[in-house]
Amino acid sequence: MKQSTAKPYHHGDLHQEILCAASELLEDNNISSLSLRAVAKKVGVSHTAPYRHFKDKESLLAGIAALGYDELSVQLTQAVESYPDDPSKQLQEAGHRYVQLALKCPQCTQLMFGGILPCDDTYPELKASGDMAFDGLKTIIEEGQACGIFKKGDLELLALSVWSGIHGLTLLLIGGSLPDILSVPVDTRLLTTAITTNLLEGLKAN
Amino acid sequence: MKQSTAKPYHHGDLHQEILCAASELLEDNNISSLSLRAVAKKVGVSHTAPYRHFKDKESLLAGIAALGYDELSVQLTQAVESYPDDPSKQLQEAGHRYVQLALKCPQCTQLMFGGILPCDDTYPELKASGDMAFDGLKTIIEEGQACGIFKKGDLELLALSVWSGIHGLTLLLIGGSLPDILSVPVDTRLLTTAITTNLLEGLKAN
DNA sequence: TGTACATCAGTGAACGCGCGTTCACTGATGTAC
DNA sequence: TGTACATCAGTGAACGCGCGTTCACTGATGTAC
Repeated sequence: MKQSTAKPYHHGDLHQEILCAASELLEDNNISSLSLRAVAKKVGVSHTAPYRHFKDKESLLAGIAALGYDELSVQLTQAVESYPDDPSKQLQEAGHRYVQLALKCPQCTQLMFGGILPCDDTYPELKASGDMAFDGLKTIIEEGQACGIFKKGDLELLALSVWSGIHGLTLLLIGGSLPDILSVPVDTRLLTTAITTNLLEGLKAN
Repeated sequence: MKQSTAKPYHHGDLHQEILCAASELLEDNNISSLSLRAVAKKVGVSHTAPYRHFKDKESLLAGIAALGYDELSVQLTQAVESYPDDPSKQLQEAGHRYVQLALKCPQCTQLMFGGILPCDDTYPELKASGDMAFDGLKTIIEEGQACGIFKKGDLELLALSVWSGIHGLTLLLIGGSLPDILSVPVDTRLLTTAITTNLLEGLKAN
C-alpha cells in the first residue's frame, strides 16, 4: 500500500509482493515459523532483498497485521451497507464477517491480537488500521443508540462488550478446542448467530 | 502431578520442578522463545535431563497447559463456593477470576487457547483438564436454569456464549491492544463487571 | 546381612539445522548538464 | 542527444547464534537371592 503508487523499480513492486507472500506463508504454517528467508524464496529474490523494504522481521509482521485490520474494516463497512438503517442486523452481519475472516486467516488473527506486536506508536500504520476497525464497530452502536434501539451508556464500553463476545467465540473457533470440548459438532454459523443474539439481548434499550 | 506420588529419585521430583520452572520461564518471555535448554538450566540439570520426563518439547508444553486448566478449575470451584445458591453472582465471580488468572499468566493462557497444542487425545491429561474446566462453567449455568433465573435452552450453547464474552475480553486485555484503542484508561475490574453484567442480561429467564 | 545384578535418572559431547542480520558488491535506472 | 554521475534495489558470502534431539556413558538407587 505504502509503495503501490511508487513507480516499479527493478522487480516491480517488491514491497507489496513480499507482504502478499508473507501473508500466504503465514497461513501455511504459523507465526513463529514464518521466516524472512522463506518469504524471499517464495517471491524469488535473495534472502536479503526484503531488508530494502522492511527494517526487520517485526516490521514485516506489522505490515501483515495492518493489512488484516484493513480487511476487517472493509468487512465492517460491507456489513453496514448490507442492512441500511438496521443496526441490529448490521451488528449480526458484522459478527458473521468477523468470524469468517478470522477463519480464513487464523494465523493473521493471532498476529493481530496475540500481543506479539507493540500496539503503541511504534508502527503508526498498524495503529491507524486497528483504530479504524474499532471505529467501524463503534459507529454501528452509535447509530443504534441514536435511533433508540440500543441502550444508552458509554459507547466504548458497549462496543467492547460486543467485540469481546464475538472475539472470544472467534478465538475459540480458530484455537480449535471447541470440537473436542462440545458434545455436538461445531456449526460456526449457528454459534455465531446464537452469540450475537445473546449480545444484542444485553444491548437493547429497555 | 503425575509423578508427585512417586518416590524421589536422584534429583527429587524433577518432573514437577521442570514443569514449575517452565511455567515461570514461559511468563518471563513468550511461548516461542521458551526452550528446553533454558528450562533445564533454570532447574540446574543438563539440557538433556528433561528427556527422561517429557517425550519432547511439545509434551512439556502440554503439561504446562494442563496445569493451567487445573488452576482454572480451582478458580471456578472457588467462585461457586463464594456465593452458594446464587448462580448469577457465581458467574460474575467466575468471570473476574478467569480474567485475573489470565492476567497473572498471559503466556500460559495463549498456550492453552492459541491453537498451539492439539486438543484431541494426543495428550489425554490435557484434554481431561480442559474438559473439567468447561464442566465447571456448565455446572453454574445448569444450576441457574434449575432454579429458574437463567433461561432454558441448550446448555452448551449458553455456556459457550458466556465463555466467549469473558474469553474475548480476557484475550483483548492480555493482547495489550486495549490501552491504545480505548480513549479512557483500562480498568480491568470495571470492564469485567460491565461485560459479565451484559452477558447475564442475555442469559436471564424472561 | 551381604552381594550381585538390573534399572533408569542424569550427563556431556556431538549432530545438523535454519534463522536474522551485516557487509561489500553489482548493476540497472534516473538525472543533471 | 549524449555523457558522466548519483542513486539505490537486489546479490551472495559470511557471521554467530541457539535450538531440539541423539547417543553412548556414568553412577546412584532398588531388588532378588
